[in-house]
Amino acid sequence: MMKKQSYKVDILSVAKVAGVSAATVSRVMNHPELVNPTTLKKVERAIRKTGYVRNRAAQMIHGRRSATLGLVVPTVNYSIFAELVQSFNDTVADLGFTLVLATHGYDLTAEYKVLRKLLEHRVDGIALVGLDHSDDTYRLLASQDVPVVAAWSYSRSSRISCIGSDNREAGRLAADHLLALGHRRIGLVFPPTHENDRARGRLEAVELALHGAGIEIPDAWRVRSPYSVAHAKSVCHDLLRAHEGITGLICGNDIIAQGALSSAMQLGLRIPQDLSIVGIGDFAGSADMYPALSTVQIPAQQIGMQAGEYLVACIAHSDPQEIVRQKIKVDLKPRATTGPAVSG
Amino acid sequence: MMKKQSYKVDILSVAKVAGVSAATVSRVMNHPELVNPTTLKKVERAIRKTGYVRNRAAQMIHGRRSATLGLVVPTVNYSIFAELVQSFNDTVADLGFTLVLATHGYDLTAEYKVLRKLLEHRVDGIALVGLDHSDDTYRLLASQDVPVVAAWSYSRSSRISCIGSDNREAGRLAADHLLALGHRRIGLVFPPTHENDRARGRLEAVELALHGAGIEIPDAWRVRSPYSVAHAKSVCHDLLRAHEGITGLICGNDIIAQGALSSAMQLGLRIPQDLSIVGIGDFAGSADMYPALSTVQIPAQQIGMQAGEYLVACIAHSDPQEIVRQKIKVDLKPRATTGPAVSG
DNA sequence: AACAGTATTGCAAACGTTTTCATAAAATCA
DNA sequence: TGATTTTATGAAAACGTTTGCAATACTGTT
Repeated sequence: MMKKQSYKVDILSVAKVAGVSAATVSRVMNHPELVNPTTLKKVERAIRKTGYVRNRAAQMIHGRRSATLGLVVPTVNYSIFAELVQSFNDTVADLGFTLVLATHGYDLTAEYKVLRKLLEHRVDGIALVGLDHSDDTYRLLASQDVPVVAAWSYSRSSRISCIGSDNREAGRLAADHLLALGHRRIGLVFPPTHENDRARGRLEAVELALHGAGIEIPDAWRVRSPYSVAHAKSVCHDLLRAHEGITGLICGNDIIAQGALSSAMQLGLRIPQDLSIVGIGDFAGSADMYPALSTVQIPAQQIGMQAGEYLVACIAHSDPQEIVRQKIKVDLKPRATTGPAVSG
Repeated sequence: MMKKQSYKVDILSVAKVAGVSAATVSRVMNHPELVNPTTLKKVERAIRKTGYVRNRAAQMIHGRRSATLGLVVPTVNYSIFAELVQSFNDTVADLGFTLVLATHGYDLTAEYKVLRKLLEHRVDGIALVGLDHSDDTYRLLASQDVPVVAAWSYSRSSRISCIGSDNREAGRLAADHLLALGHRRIGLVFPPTHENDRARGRLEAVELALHGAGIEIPDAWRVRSPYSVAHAKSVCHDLLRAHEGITGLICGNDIIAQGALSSAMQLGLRIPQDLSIVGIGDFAGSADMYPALSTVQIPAQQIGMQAGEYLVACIAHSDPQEIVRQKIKVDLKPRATTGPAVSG
């Protein structure tokens, strides 16, 4: 019954078909309680007949909300931010919002550009990952009065609202875990910390904890790897081959840990007897790997949900934007990849 | 230099600051070659000073494109569609489009609803996953004249354009691989195939191949698992415990295979000596697991890229929408989780 | 100096909605 | 029955852009 040739079906064509005015059609869609049941039926039939789909752009131009929310993540590769994206999306979709997604590949200049695009589309709110952003970005956000939240990271002095975990605490937990198990010869596998407050916070805290325990790590035991299983596997392979004394590995996140684990097993190391590995993140699947990955949980799902709820609440109240800072608890999940150090 | 209190900075306020008309400001943004260099500078300064961000909704209402593309995937959990989303996004972002993402959790009724939302936002093109969609969905797509592509699946008789792989072929490759290695006692771990043409095609082809080899599989060896590592691990655990004769497992995708692998190792089975496992998908990370997962590659990255390019091309040409069907080659990746069957 | 041609700009209409206001019809009440 | 309230509807203005057309200001030519 739907028109095949619906070149341009707007509210007016529907009105014509239904024999009413455009205003009435609009009311049917937005305030159905105001229109006579008989007319309502008539109009609804016309809507179905014409295949009318309402034009958000046109209604947005009237000062209405766009009903979209922007989410900017570094990447959607692997499952690093998968749970965050999914739970954020589920949360806001239930509340009537559509997700506009952008990625920047850990490049804050790129982030600024995609942010601008989101603002051009007049998203009703914005969620970013972390607290490292360019000055341009912060300025832009300050100049627009759109609700913003930094997900994933927590800092009590953030310039914008944040809902996330304390990455330093996460790093400390990971380090303390290995220390408590008696490890003293520990390798560090982290991504570049430039423009990445999550990685930086974790690494700094790890170094601090190790230092506090009187441990000095040779530079050769600190290696870089981007968040890629293959890359991490390769650098860990080299590291473990060259420095057999290492009994523990602290990884920047679970993806790196996964690569580390893979390389270790390939080298014939027994986990955790010969080598302990701890990750950070507790991504989907980490608990069900074999051996199950010891890691520090960052409750991505909860963060995504709360970030979504926060933005929607801001929008609903048109609040005078008070900065909110919410710390989501991190939690050590000791599993099968860590065990007592055997004295070397 | 940016206004803090930018209540409503529209093209007119910029015009006022620059001392020109709104038309000129518009031209600066859209056809800078038409405006006098001096004026251009003046206007650009005013834009910066006011912190103006152009309103896509308002320009869209003029028949211009929204510069957004809709992507509907079942889920963003795990890395199932991660590569697809990422490469689609990268491709279209480079071409000036912003991604509007929606998920439906493998529920085609939900899919229809999110699709409507995307159309309300007047996305310039739409990419869906697979070819199973509700009649409502197909009708809606036919009634709007927006470019559409079904990514991931290929069928020579699809109702809409498709760019993807032949899932039957993928299933056949997986089955033939185990058969060639001499396996005859094979377990099948697949998700529900209702409303999921990818899973259905794979499973049907697997059953056909096994049947063709004269193998009858007891019903107890066919188990269901959603695409979740934890769930797959649990059902595989039960399956492998109850039926020790099984020498090979064909999994609906790599996520299930990951769970299967984990459960098998936990049970102390040697891979591949005691049990061979083959997945489908070759997700990011599958090659770098330990042991490396044997699987059938579905080139997600290529699919995402080509789907993006196809949509953008449609939009650019405003073509009379000829249906395009592109088959992306699947490829068996025999790795470490499969080996010759030992006669039981 | 008059003219034609070109470059630059502004005016105003248009896009598809929502919403205020006014009006007409119906229902209620005395 | 007439007055009053309630309900249902339409006309038109408004939103922030883009763009066709007209107007003006230059340029160069004779």
